[in-house]
Amino acid sequence: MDNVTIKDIAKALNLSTSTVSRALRGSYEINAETKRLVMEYAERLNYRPNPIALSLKENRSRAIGVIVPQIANYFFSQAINGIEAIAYNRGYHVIIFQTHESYEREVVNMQQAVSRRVDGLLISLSSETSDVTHLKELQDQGMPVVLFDRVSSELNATQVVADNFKGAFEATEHLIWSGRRRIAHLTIPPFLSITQERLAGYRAALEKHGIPYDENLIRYGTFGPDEVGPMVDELLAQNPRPDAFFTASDRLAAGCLGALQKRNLRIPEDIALIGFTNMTVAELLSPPMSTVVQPAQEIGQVAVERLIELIERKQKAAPPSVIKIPTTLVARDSTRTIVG
Amino acid sequence: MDNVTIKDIAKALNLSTSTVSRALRGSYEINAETKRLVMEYAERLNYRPNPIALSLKENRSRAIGVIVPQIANYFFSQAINGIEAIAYNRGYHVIIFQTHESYEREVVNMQQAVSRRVDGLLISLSSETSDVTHLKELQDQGMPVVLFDRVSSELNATQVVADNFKGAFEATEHLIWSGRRRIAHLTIPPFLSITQERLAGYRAALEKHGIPYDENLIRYGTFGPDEVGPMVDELLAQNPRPDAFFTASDRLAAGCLGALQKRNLRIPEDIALIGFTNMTVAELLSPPMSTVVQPAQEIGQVAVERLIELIERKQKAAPPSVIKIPTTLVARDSTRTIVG
DNA sequence: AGCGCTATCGGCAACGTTCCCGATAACGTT
DNA sequence: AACGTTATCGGGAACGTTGCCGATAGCGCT
Repeated sequence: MDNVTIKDIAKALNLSTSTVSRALRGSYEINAETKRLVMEYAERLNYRPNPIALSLKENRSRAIGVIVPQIANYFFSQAINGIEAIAYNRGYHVIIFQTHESYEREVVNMQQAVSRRVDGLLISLSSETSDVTHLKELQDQGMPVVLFDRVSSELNATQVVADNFKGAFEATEHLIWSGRRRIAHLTIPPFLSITQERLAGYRAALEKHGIPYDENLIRYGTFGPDEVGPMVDELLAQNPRPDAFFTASDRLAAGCLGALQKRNLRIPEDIALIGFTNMTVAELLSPPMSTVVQPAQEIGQVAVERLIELIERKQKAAPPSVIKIPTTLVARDSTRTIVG
Repeated sequence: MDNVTIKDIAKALNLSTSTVSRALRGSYEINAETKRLVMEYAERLNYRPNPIALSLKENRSRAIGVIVPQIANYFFSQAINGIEAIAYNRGYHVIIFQTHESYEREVVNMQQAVSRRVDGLLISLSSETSDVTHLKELQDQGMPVVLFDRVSSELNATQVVADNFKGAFEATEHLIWSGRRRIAHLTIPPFLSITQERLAGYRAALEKHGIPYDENLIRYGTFGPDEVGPMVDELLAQNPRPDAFFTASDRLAAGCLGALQKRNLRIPEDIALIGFTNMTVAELLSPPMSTVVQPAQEIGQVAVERLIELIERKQKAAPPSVIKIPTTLVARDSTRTIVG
């Protein structure tokens, strides 16, 4: 193995470990000649300081934990991409945890991250998580925490999210402008802050255009398997039938498209469809799907930057705040205006 | 912070650290009553053993490094999903590294992982990597290594891949059966083993059906930005024009579809299209795209299982081997037979 | 009484590193 | 000549944990 330690160098050069240590970090109180000797020998043996020993001594690990519901998800994989890139440049490593949308798993992951002594934690809440006391306790213990995307307003922590209100407002208004009036909203569990914000944006757009808000047009998903079909059926059974679907996630958008196709409904003629999503292939879908694009990578980057700031100047860092990253509406064929 | 140590418990209970340590792991040589006392006190203070101290002592970190070109990629995000799930159950954590298809970055990442003292390494080669001596040295140092997907035949290590030959063979034969004879192949850099295997499968299918192999129909991508368009143009400029495209990756498949649509070519009437891909939305594309599905998650799972086996019974583990996971061909509209 | 045994516990070293405190010798200063 | 300074280095503790080697007391046996 690659087990060159400072002791090996000290023994070989007939020096003390202290001297070797100081020589390696270029201390002024070491003779230049000695330094050279140590440096060269270390170089030759390919010496690498043991970060585990360092961690034990300095009580920090130079690792940050990232807890997400699912890696295999357009949004999260892009966010992690951004996180890893920044963390890498700042000398931090990224340890990944998946909750699989389970509250229990989230708590366990959190504890594991703590006992791993990560320097900070980046979390996107599981859809089951309605109670955030485990995160409050974490904060009370002094662990730097930044939430992203799936955040909670009950927590006094830095949070990085897309501008969900504005995105939803624009999506809804876009549907209204394109002639739709009975707009259904398929969304994710209601206690998530992003759900509430999007719903608020949706309602605000309806209100602005004098369209009454109808609770029956709202459906909350639970990230269960094959749940989209039944939700779509319920909505389609209503009278009058909705003429547009606005969905709140990648999964729902794709699921909806598939479900509508299977039921032989034409998009956008029978029903218009727009979703919050990060699918790079949205343009290639049948039909090309209008989307509200969340800058997933940027959200990840901003979140990890804030976290590192929190880690490195713990006391005198910026106070907790909610950072909103603007979304972009991309209109495609799935929300085309139907004449007649 | 959460800094309860074994010493704190020892001091509070007026015991030695050794006794506390043994009590906590239920050693037989500790009085039942003492054990109870220690256990209860530890529970009450929420004691968690410090894994860093453990790592230092046992010279292992219970962490595995995963080096991939890109996280935000259908295949890799699903593979990591499988990896994390298994690793979690076996008590290992997953540290992620991205090479961004850069050889240099791959080497640096590898060194970082080593100096982090990961217990083992899971690697999928960058497209720039033609030389694998850095991995050979790694193996010589005794580091357990398993390659997946982007592997190299020059390395005597366990490798987990999709059955690329068979998948490519079936895809090509499928195109031939559907009436195509001039089948272009867009693929990834030629020194990657998966490229060679897929090319071999493609050639074997052509040969079986008496179709001559034409080098001009092969195009090698480099993962550069916007490279698909020019490649497609070159292929389309040929006389006679290809009547089918067979692509070797997610990126190429989606890029190809977009490029062909932009050039107003009808799929499958003018050109058939099938790709190796893990896009879950392939069915929803326009047209629904035929694919050779690689079981990405399973590849990740098998790879990490082999790696952990290698880690835990280092000497007496299964010898290096190449494990092929079967692919599945899903025929959709993009390769429909055109009559007339 | 002397012996060995068991049950129960403590001391110490070690993992690799850094840092605080000394130690030593060669100087220059008074 | 006695002292302070400077340059250069070593010793040892500490981070949290485990494991080896003892240490002690109580017990039964000869």
